[in-house]
Amino acid sequence: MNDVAREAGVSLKTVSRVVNAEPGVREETVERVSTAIRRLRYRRDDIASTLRRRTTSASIGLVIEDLANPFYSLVARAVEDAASARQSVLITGSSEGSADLERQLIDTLLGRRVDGLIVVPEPIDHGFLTRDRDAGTPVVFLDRPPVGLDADSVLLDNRGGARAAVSHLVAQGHRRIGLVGDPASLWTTAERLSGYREALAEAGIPEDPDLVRLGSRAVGDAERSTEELLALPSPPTAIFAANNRNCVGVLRALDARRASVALLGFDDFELAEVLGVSVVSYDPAALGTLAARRLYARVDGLAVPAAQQVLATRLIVRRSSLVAPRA
Amino acid sequence: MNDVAREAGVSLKTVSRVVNAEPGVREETVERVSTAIRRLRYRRDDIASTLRRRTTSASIGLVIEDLANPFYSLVARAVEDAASARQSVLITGSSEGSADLERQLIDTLLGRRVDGLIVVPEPIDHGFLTRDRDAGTPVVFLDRPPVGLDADSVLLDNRGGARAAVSHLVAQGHRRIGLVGDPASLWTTAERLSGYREALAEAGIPEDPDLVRLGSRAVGDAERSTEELLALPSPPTAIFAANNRNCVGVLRALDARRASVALLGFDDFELAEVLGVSVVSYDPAALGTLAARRLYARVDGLAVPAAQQVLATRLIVRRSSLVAPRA
DNA sequence: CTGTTAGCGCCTTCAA
DNA sequence: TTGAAGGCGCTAACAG
Repeated sequence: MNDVAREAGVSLKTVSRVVNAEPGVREETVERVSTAIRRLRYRRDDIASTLRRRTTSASIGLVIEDLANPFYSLVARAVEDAASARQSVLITGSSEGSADLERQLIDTLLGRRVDGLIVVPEPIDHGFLTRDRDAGTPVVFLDRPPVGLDADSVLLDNRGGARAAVSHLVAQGHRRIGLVGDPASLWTTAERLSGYREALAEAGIPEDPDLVRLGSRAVGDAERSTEELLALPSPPTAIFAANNRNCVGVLRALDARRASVALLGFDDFELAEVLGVSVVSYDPAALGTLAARRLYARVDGLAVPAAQQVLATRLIVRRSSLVAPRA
Repeated sequence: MNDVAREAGVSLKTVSRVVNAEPGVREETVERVSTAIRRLRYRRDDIASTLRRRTTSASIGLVIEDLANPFYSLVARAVEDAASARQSVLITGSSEGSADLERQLIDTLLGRRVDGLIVVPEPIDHGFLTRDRDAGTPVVFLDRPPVGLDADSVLLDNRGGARAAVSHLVAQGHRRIGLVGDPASLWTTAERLSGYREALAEAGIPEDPDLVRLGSRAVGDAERSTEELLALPSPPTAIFAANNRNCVGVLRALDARRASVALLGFDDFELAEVLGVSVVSYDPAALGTLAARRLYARVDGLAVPAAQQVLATRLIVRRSSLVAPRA
């Protein structure tokens, strides 16, 4: 910037004004400075700029479980777009479902002065964020509500979606409906389990604990759980996969066994239509977009109380859930 | 940091030493400072740190086409892991296949002083990076080689993979083999087209231009191209989909028409096994890992000439390519 | 082993 | 409309 000032024969401050498009610089001077900037191929140092300003770093942070999971990459892309629209960048971090890693990531991001944070929280107390939040770094929780912190969140109607799904299976005549899902410690899993139970209760079907297989941490786990279900003395005639990872696992297991079992998954996915898999659908990108919108509203000073936004889901019936219960 | 220094009764510099785990501080002093840090919940300001150091910002940039595309999200996750292992963060940007956006993203990242850049380049001259590269910001190109810049790249054996794929289809008796792919301006597409042609030439099959449908920019485009192929007076009996997006499009079209056409896709995908889709396979994460490894080697001062690393592919034959040619 | 001084590149504040 | 001085929070370079 010094070089530019010298080249244009003006002061440092004038260059700064031009670079930031501040008003109050004569047209002719702007020209001269712009020319110098172009000639010298000058580019503002955002690090120095951020240090001085204290207000914005033109970056936001996103902490998710795994960027390679299509659900999260869709969310990340939506958040990236929102950031980009504000001339700002997105820093992502995958927590791998580890609370420690998550804290560490958040700490790193805060140390980089991100303007705000979108977090898919692990089931721990997030009170440690209070101070930074109060100091002006907004936090919006995505997919799961925060614990120990009063903050905005953008969630799905997990319970309603699961309930609709299982009710649909019941309507097809199924009475032994399996559930394959993540650890019950996750809020989403717990909610979807509740929906499953509500649907069963409504139909007067007693719950069989053998049919509920939670605890998946990877696709392979869901595959194994499904095999266990199929090996049961009286196996389920339908399976509800509580999310996209579990659905893939169930699909693999059913395919490998050529098992004729009805299937319904939570989370739509690209090839679900081709595969004919019925799903509880919603738009993952919308979650990201809503979270980012809320975050930026806070960045801009919105001071209303923290709120939950709940996104509705939609049951999409395809072939897989129309498999009739076997005698 | 000032507060910590006061609290611990030492100088600023000593706190800095402790924070950065520099040697040459008495154990007892470290203790005292650490305690003060914890009590005050102090966290180093990475922005200020980066400004002063000039050497590292503990961040790298990744410019890809679309973070929501599973191929890229797998790459991004691998790069993120590599960054994380170096206590550093990843800033991603999606160029959407726009050269302008790509330049803008690169500029933004450079302005943030990233330690290095991994770029999936649009087909334009990247000479504009020369200066920054020479000034010490390494750049590694991924998936496509650079033009106008002598820099490292990590690529796939696109031609060999495509050739093996098409040869396999030929071996099944197919002589009318369609190709559905991205715009020919992309290096990967051009290479895969070359492989397709080599395989045909080798089999003495003249190329029918009607069967080559390039130019897809989205899944829907590939779907339409496939429909056009199927509507041809003498349609192909097999289709080679030149990447994952195109493969999804072809799958959709074939499914909708219940067309019995052999299919083979470049890029493996999660449900390919369940769907029985034959593919040219490789590990997208390996691309990211190799690129990141090379980038960090450069960050660490590696001064050998720029090189290309080419990853091999592997043909995985499943059901879809074993469909016999129709009379 | 510890501290002092200077300055990274920019923007805020204030003055001209 | 422009400029000069000061300082953001930290670390390099040099003392002690």
